[in-house]
Amino acid sequence: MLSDEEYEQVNSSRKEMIFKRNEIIIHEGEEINDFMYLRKGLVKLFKTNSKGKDQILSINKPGDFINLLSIFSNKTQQYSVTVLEETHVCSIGMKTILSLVEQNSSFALRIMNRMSSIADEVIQKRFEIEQRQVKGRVAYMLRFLSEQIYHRNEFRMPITRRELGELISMTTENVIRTMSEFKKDGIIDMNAKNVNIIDFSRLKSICELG
Amino acid sequence: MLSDEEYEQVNSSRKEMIFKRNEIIIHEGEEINDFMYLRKGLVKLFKTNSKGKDQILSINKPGDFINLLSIFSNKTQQYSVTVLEETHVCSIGMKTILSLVEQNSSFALRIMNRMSSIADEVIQKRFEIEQRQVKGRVAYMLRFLSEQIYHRNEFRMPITRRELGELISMTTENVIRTMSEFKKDGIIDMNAKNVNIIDFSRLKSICELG
DNA sequence: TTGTCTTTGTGATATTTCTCATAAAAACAG
DNA sequence: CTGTTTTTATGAGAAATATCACAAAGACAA
Repeated sequence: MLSDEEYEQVNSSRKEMIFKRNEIIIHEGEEINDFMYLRKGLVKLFKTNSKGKDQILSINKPGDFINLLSIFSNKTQQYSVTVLEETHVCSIGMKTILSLVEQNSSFALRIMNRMSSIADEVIQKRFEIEQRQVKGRVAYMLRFLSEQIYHRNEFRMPITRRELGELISMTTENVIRTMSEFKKDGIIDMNAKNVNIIDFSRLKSICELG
Repeated sequence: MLSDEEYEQVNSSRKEMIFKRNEIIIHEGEEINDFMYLRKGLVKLFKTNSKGKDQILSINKPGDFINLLSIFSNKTQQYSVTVLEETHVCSIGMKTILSLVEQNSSFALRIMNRMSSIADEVIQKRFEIEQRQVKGRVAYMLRFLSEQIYHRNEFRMPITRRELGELISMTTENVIRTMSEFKKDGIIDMNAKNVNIIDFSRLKSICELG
């Protein structure tokens, strides 16, 4: 989509950074200077509310633009981003992005397209979560991790139970209890962070029904 | 932002339509052919979920772009839009918008800017609602109607209690009970659709605390 | 106007979710 | 390795919310 010259322009302003688990990539409120793109790893986007509780907006994976939704309207970041699994971030200066938008209209359209689908997806996910109760929400997130992130039935939970609660607007205890129940019912097997989905079809039906 | 010629281009493809209460402007799933902009009136954006229940995303007022978030990624509308109060909609063909984006980069940037702030605002509002319980949610919405829509303490509710429930993810009965309680406590006065916020500071503190 | 359907309203009860307390296991820092 | 903090875990009771049932008021169409 970019000409050789444009590509060179991007390449020269591109910085690659590596972050370890728990490191903070973006602080909510910080000035936005770069367009950031996840090359490898896993991060969470969250906001701390007025009562000091975190609310997690999303878990993001390679290929995701981690600040695209705020970047064109706000001078400051709207969400904090921290690392769940070692992450490589690619960042491109805002000036470069802006000048590409000016020069190359199909680039501009492509950006709009991505903004549009990210927004739709985030809103859709919030709706999906809101219409369920705890069991359905936990099942939904386990499916998400299994199907969208790890592409297998067995994986290591990248987030704590508390964080899972922050993601689905539930208390930590409730999340723990629900997962224990899934284990007791033979739907999943788990010890500590390791989860193995044994009965996927039952998990799916819990996710769909409630 | 537009040249005379561009302005002419927009003007010639612009259609203005008037809708009465309860009429449907957009059907979820419909093909997107136009960029739509609210000139006058009030509408609701919603989705019907797999269980047949509606979830309302937002109430929109003059000046709002009612399908901006989906328009650049989806061939089909992601939300339905119906009329709450007689509404004038201005619609501009997608082809015109696309050619303007190609011709005029500051127009493109302006569109991105709006998309970005709409997305941030929608997500922020969902978070605000999710972190509260019923009383806080109802108080939040009453404040929203009073402060953002009608700009006065007394107004006629544009939505039913059921719809208010669909907006804040609560049952109809719970919404009704909460409003009755606000009335009993002297925070609001109301009969049927008419609401008058008597004790705004108490409403505000309920909204902020919970 | 009359009859029908929707909305508002209230009570009783069931269910879900939260809170608080407490303990063991795991992760982490020095 | 050791002490400290965080996370996982479970129980009991409280609080919030949903469900069901039903009635009155209001909106609406014939």
